[in-house]
Amino acid sequence: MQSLPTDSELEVLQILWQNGAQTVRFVNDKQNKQREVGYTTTLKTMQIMLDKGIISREIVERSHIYSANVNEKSTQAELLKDFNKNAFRGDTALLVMRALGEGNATAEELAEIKAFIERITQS
Amino acid sequence: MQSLPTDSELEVLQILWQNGAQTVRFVNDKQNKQREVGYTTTLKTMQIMLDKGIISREIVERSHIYSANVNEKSTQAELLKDFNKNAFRGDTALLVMRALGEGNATAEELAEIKAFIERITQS
DNA sequence: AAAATACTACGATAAAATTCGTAGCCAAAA
DNA sequence: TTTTGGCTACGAATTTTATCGTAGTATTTT
Repeated sequence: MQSLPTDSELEVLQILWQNGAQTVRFVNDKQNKQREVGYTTTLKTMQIMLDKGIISREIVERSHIYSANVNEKSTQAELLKDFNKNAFRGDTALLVMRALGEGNATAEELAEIKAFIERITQS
Repeated sequence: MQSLPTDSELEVLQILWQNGAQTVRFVNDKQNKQREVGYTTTLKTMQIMLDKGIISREIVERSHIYSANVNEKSTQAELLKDFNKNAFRGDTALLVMRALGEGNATAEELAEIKAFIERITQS
């Protein structure tokens, strides 16, 4: 059974999803563009993820390269399902309207989503 | 500064939002319809929430009645913003499409959301 | 070969969240 | 008035998450 990633783990996953397999150093550097994080902090998090099987690693030219074992789309879908249950009692339509309301989305985004709805209601 | 409720706290808030001001006993009973939770567990959570100012209480006929100090809509909006940042790198349109895709929404919900988008793009 | 450099491993600590046991209080029942 | 039932207060233990210090190992440089 695969449990959901924690926030720190998700931060690492985002970086791996965006940049492909990378070293701890690379991930840590990326994180430090947003906030200060010690190298060993990132390392430890990634070792825990390795333990859990969320990521795997391979040694290339004496350096450890880590890659995500979980897919971005399905992970997001699971996180979303969980969040929807906790915060919106499972009411997807309410969640979506909250997400789009109060100027949270640009006109382009709204148009994109409308097109998306039209597309999936066709079939 | 009001911080976001934890998962346990959110569970309590949901019950108060749905049912109005209630006793610890009431909240605990509701929780036990979903999963087993000790009475003192619920009590402790609610006392912490009281400390934090998330809820407040009033003594009526010798029993303690707790009510939510935070509004459902704005709390959901804050939770959503945070979640969107962590799980979707702030990409609201992506979040919404994930929420609606893969048969997560019924035809009625999709229609409702489409109408909602049309409504807010008017003004 | 010694020193410097650049990693990873491991263990410890800290902080936050979750859970519950025990004790105490008060009012109603016996 | 003693007992019982139902509730709250308080403190503690546990678990989970997050963070980092120190030590070890290997490679490159001198």
